[in-house]
Amino acid sequence: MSDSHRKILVTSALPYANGSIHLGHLVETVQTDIWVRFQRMRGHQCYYVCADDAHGTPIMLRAQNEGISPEALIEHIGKEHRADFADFAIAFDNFYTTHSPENRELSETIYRRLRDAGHITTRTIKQAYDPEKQMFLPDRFIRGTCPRCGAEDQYGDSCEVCGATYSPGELKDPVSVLSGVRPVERESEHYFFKLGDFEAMLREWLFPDITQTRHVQAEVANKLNEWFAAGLQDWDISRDAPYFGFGIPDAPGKYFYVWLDAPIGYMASFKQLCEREGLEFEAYWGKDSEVELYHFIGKDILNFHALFWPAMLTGAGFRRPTSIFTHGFLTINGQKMSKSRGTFINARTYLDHLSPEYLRYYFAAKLNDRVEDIDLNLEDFILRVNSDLVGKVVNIASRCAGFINKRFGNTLSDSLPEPTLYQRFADWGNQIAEHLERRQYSRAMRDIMALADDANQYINDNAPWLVAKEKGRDAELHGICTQGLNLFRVLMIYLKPVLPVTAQKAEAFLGIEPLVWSDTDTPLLGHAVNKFKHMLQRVEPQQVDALLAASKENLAMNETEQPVKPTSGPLADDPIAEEISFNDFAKVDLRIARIAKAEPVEGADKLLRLTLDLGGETRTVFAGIKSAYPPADLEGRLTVMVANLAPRKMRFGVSEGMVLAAGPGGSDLWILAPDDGARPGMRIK
RNA sequence: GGCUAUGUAGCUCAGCUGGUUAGAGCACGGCACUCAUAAUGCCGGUGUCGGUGGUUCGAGUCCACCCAUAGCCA
Repeated sequence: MSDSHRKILVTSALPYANGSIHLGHLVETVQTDIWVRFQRMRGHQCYYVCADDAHGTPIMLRAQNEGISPEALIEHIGKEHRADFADFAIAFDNFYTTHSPENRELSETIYRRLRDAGHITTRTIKQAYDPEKQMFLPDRFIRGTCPRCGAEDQYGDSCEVCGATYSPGELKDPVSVLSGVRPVERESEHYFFKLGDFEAMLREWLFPDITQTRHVQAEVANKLNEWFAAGLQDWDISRDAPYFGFGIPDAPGKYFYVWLDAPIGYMASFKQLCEREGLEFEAYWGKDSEVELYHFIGKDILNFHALFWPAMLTGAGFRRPTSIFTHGFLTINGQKMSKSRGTFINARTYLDHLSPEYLRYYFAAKLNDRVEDIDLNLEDFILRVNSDLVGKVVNIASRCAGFINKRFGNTLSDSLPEPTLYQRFADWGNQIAEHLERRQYSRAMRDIMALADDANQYINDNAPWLVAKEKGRDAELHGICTQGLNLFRVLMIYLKPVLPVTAQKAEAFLGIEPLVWSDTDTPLLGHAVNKFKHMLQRVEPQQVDALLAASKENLAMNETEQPVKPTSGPLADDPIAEEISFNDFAKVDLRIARIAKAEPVEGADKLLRLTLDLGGETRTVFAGIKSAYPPADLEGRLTVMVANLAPRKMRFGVSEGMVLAAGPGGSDLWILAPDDGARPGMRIK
């Protein structure tokens, strides 16, 4: 990589124009933005483009539901997305939409070139069709019973209970999510991209020998290897009307599948930038372009970017990306973001409560160049931001500024008392830059914080507050504080890609031009600074609590919009509980039990003491079903019990489990009974 | 189900090609200091390195299997 003056084009994955930006999106845009800002500070030319992904069935249907055109919907969402990113200080050069004239033209061009080179084929396929809605159904819009494990209400392509994948045709009792009717199978001609034509190119590109540069991370290549092992198949790139997207040239009623034109949206967004700023599109995307091109993406969309996309580009005579940088997902407090826990946090909700700088730093402190997931632990978030940013970094300026303001007329001294210490700080720049370049942000942040510790130690060792009290030591005091502020300035240079807003405040305080990386070369001396103002407030736990509460409220608002809620009946009185995983369920050990004995409990109005036979073991269980069942009716019956419930001491003895019953209570209670053939001790699963 | 990853102190994470008593920050305890947004400095304890087997003179590091978590399966 020639380092003198690089030309770089960077993208983040396109957010779907069907919902709001949330913290998961921001892991990626923050990661990309830090990298872009870093490159610019190093003096390289680095453009950063993105767009909304505006096509596809979900957007078409949502617009229908809202009674507006898809164009109006994506326009509205686009505005919201732009504002969210802008407020997180994401420094896009252009943020566009895939529903643009540029994208239509480029998509058609690429398609025509692929077709003319023989890389497109057609085939008639059978697909589920909703006869009432009169449209073909994507797999996600069909639900039914899993053909393997029998779990009900599963998606048309995979079962969330047993993990099986299958085609919608295999689903038992399939139902269209849109109309509730059973889909029929219907034939349709589809257009396919012959991915296999590019096998040799892709193999070489993805699995280069050690002398060549890697285009994807090692673990990504491992993962993609699977596709070659299975044999590259044709990729279905067409969808039938009605569809919101671009029509396929010379193919009436056929549209490009949203994933065909989405990555082309990177090009289209850049094209708009070219037109605005007079850049030469071909120099960036032409076959022999030497500009560096990087796509930052999440691990879920790897195949589109690392297989289909380079193949499409190659087949259409464009350049391939230099590298694809894949990152993991965001969990919050160790778990998937959850609407009911209030951890499905939208960008806007976050901004209403907290500064974006906190989150940018926290992500930076955790991000690396691997595909690992990162966790936002909210308790850790508060401690870390307060300790690192406020307690360590900003504090350095705060400790020195007062003396400079009060004693030296806001002017720094003409020399440093410890030039070697300053030089050591400046020398770390190479190491930190290398970490940032390689996207090992967590290492960079660790190094920076270690330096911040050193700076605080320097101030402690030199105790300016003592020197200030002694007559005739003004020059010494002046030097110590100037040294401290210069160390702070170096740290702000290193942190500026991560904390652009704080860096700006530091620049305002120091009275200097925007910092660039090479500013570490020379310390700031004999220079007039401004009065010190706080650059960053501490995070208060209450702010985080409020954020979670607000996220829950958002959920409540969304739920009331859904008309399907029952207004009477059991579900209205007692709504279905929060979703659990299969593993949660598997923890409950349910067993068939024979009620060997049922007897009233002296002194208890509602309880029966049941002696349960588990086929080898007996349990005593107290059940509150006296008003519904005379004991004699129960003896000999089979029922269902929770066998691994922790024993519970009651006034009348220890209850070693629980029998299952339904109903509101009183005499309206019905215990469960298994079908004929079940025997005591059998597990229910 | 297959595949790719991940699982190390209370929390968040480092541990390169296997090699002496497993590290950092935060949290916690003690001391010092008061310039600073109660911030800072010094000292201190803390771990069957997810589990079970195996390879090896030696394994957190390699192999097998198992468990848990995440994503993908055109």
